This record gives sequence, structure tokens and C-alpha cells, in this order.
Amino acid sequence: MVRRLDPSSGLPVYRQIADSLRQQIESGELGVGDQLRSENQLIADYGAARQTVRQAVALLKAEGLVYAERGRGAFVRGRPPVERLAFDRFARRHRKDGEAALSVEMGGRLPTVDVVHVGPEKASVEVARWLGVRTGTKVLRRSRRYFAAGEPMELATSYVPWTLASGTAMTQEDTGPGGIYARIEEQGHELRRFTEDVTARMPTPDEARALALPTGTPVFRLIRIAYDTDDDVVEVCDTILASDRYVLSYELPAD
Amino acid sequence: MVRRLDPSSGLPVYRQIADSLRQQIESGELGVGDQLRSENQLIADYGAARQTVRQAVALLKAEGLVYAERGRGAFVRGRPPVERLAFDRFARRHRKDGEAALSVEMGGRLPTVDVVHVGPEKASVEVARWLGVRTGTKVLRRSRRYFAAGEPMELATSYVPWTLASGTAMTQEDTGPGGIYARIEEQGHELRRFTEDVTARMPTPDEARALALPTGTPVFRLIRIAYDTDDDVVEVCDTILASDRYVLSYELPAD
DNA sequence: CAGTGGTCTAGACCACTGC
DNA sequence: CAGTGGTCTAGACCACTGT
Repeated sequence: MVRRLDPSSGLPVYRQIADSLRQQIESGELGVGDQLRSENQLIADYGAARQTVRQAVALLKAEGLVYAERGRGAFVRGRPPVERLAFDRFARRHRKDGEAALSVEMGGRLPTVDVVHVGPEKASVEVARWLGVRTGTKVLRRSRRYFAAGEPMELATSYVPWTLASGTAMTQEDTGPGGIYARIEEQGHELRRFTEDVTARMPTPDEARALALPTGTPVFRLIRIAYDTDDDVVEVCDTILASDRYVLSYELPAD
Repeated sequence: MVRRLDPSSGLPVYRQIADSLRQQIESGELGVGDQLRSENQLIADYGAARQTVRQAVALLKAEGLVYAERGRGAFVRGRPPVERLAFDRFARRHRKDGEAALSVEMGGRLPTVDVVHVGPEKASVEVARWLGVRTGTKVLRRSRRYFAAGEPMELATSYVPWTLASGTAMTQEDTGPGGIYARIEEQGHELRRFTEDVTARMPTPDEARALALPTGTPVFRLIRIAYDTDDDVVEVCDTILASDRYVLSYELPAD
């Protein structure tokens, strides 16, 4: 299984080894779940030092192509099943029968929720800007972590002006049928539209732990702002999603 | 500048050094553009071997917090100016005066375009599925790279059924005023809506090179499908964006 | 127990920057 | 020229897996 490298290519050895392994993965020579040759084997295959082959494999891990388990080996990553977040997932018709938005997202399968924190706090600069209130205004914060099939799927933090949330089930762990948006509409604020700003970046160490992210997996960050029929902001939701588990699907108008 | 580590924490030394440096960045002790202490200084600061401090800095590079220049040093990354891609950027009103969608995206500043390839080819399985045609059907492919202020911003590949593109300016490098969508409407296919599927992942080596991406920067991939008033697909555009240069902005209906 | 990947060290040569 | 980060080597100990 000796593999030859090209000394005249000018590329560092670890890049050439990574390219060789990547090509084996992309060509199907190494399939999903297959074990890579061990470090000692790669050392022999390519005639390189251990740190060098480790650097090559580290590159593939950073690209999200490979993961490693201590004591077992390194393996070709399979893409996990992907959830589609549809642009109309907050449409009223999905709430009428008491189904909250997240179970719509999950295609009807019931997700479990780990409520991290529910309570009042002072709005940060960022939250105040989103809500259109002054910094330090009292707001309700609801931080949750959602699981599907035992896997952590998303971290969500909602902010609602305290004047709107006070005395309602929004301040409880269980917001009741239809979720937080049903409670907001009961308060006389009919929802008209949402804006959603999407960014992507590498996770912080905290996020990587909370979402059980493999190395090399970016996260989506969604900032969703809910407006009522007066075009006032009634809620903001800051969501972190594992990018390898979601496709975000939107519809754009042509006129 | 000696920094003490906690041997009882159980964390590997390189993680502790990375945590220490990350904390210095987040606290503002190290500002945007500031130079990190050199490897030799970090070796002295933390009493670790060179590979160990390099592993710590590599972690911060993978997180996108730091970049390095050979011969100069390692620096705290500043976020580049961000472009906002609005959900209505393909609305007809933005085309009426001969302005193509991309200059709308860029806030009116004129981007430059590097046309990589324009010509007919057979639809791949993926392209055929998007266009709703049989695999191998003749389609026009237009691959471009867009620059703003000299920086590569996005890679875009459009596919149009050949029956629609043949004999029009779409098959030329310059598609003329209003761009490709104006040409499609001239062919009698009024555009009604677009769908856009958003994913994020780490770039391939090719993409990282073409977009001049710093390590640790994920990319967005947009698959945008254009439908005419008969709900037939008239074009598909596969776009790769540097995720640190864009905010994608959408509007979601509440009913 | 042998084999795996994870961490760490000490030392070397290189290409590049800036003085 | 000295100092920087980039690459590479040889060797060590560790924690964990599977038999």
C-alpha cells in the first residue's frame, strides 16, 4: 500500500497526503463509515513522520470529511439526516391545532426540549436594538435546547418585552398549546411577518459542546424578529443550528 | 508576562493556552489587529514546547479568531465589512432600470465579474433534478466569480435549459442590461418566484483558493431556483459565498 | 494485551518580513 | 541580519478500544 508523493509539486508533504486521502474519499475508494489506514500504516504508506500524517488527517477533520475516535481509528464522516426548515414554518395554519413551530420544523416528530433558563432580565445593547427598546429595559428571556432522536439540534433564546410577557404562560417553562406565538396573539398582538437574518461561523467551544458538534462543523445563527400588525416587534429569537443538520429553505418574491 | 496554567484542570495544555488567549481577545485585552505574542514568547509565557503553543494558536485559527502571516506574526482577526443579501433582491423593480441583481446586492457599488465559463453542457443528475429535466439534457452553464473592491466575493454557476437560452445574449459573456433574468422574461417567461435553499459547510480547497478565504471561514451555499408564472423552472443558480462577508436576510409570512 | 489516536517534547531547516 | 511563522523529524507517555 505504498503511496508515492511528488517532491517536485512544491506542496508540503502533509497537504499532499491530505489530497491523496481526500481523493480516495471523493472517488468512493473510501466509503462513508470506512476506517482510514491507521497512523502507523500511513507513516509506512507515505514514508512520513507521525506528526506529518497527523497534520494531514487534522486537515481532513477540519474540512469535516473525517472524524476520529480514540482507541478505535479515524473514519469517513457520513452526513447525518438533514432537516429542512421551510420558510412558512411560522405560518398561522401550523399553529391552529396547537402545534408549535418546532414540531413543524421536525416534520411532525416530537422534539424534546431542555429548558435552560426562563426569567426576566435587562436587555443588552443587541437585544434592545432588535426589540426597538432602550438598553436595560426589562425583558423575558427563554433559553432552550432542542433534541430530536436524542441528538441536540438547536439552541434558541427568545426575548419578549416584559410588558407583553408578564402574567402569561410565556414566563413558565411550558408555554402551553401553540407555543409562545399563540400566547402573544392572545395578548392582542396579531403576528403579521417575521424577518430572519442568517449568518454562519465556526462554533464557540460552548456551542460545540452543547450541540455535540464534530470538529469542522460550522453553525448557522438565525436572528428572527416577529412583528405584529402595527409593525411593532413582539419577539426576537436568537438561534444556533448545527449547519450539517439543516437546509434553510426560503421563498423570494419576483415583484 | 509569565502565565500560569492549572495542572489540576484535566484540560490538555494546548486547550488551556488557547482558552487563555481567547479570553484575552474576548475581554479586549487583545484588540482587533493586535499582534499575539510570538511563539517564542508564548513558549516562555506558558512554559510549553513549541508544538504545544502552535497547537493552541491553530485552534484559534480554526475558530476564525486569529490569522497568521509568515515572517510577521499572528494577529487578531477583524471582521470584514458585511454585505446584506436582502430577500427582495431579485424583485422586478430592481431590474427595471437595467440594474442586474448583483449590483443590488452590493448596495449599488459596481462589482467586477470574472467570467470563468459560458457554454452548453449536459445536465448532471443534480442539475437535472433542480431544472426538472432528464439527466443529460442540454443546458447552458454560466460560471462567474464576482469581486467587490478587488476582493473575491462569490462564485456563481447558473443553469438554463438550452431551449430557452439558445440564440440569446445569455450565451454571451455579457448578458446585457438587466442581466440574465431580463433576457429570460424577453423570451416570454415572466418570473413569479424564487426558492432559495441555504446550507453552510467548510470550503473545499478549490473554493478556499478562489475566494481567498482565511482558514476557519465556512461558506454558504445557495441553491436558487427561478420559476415562471406557469411554475416551470427557468433557471437554477448555485452560489458559494464567504460566510464572514454576508448576512442573508429573509422575510417569512405569518399566514 | 496490542493497537489506536491524543498529547507533549526537543531539535532542525526553511521562507519570508522588516530593519 | 534577527525574528517570525511553516514544516518536518524522532521519540516518548497517555487513555482508550477491542480481543
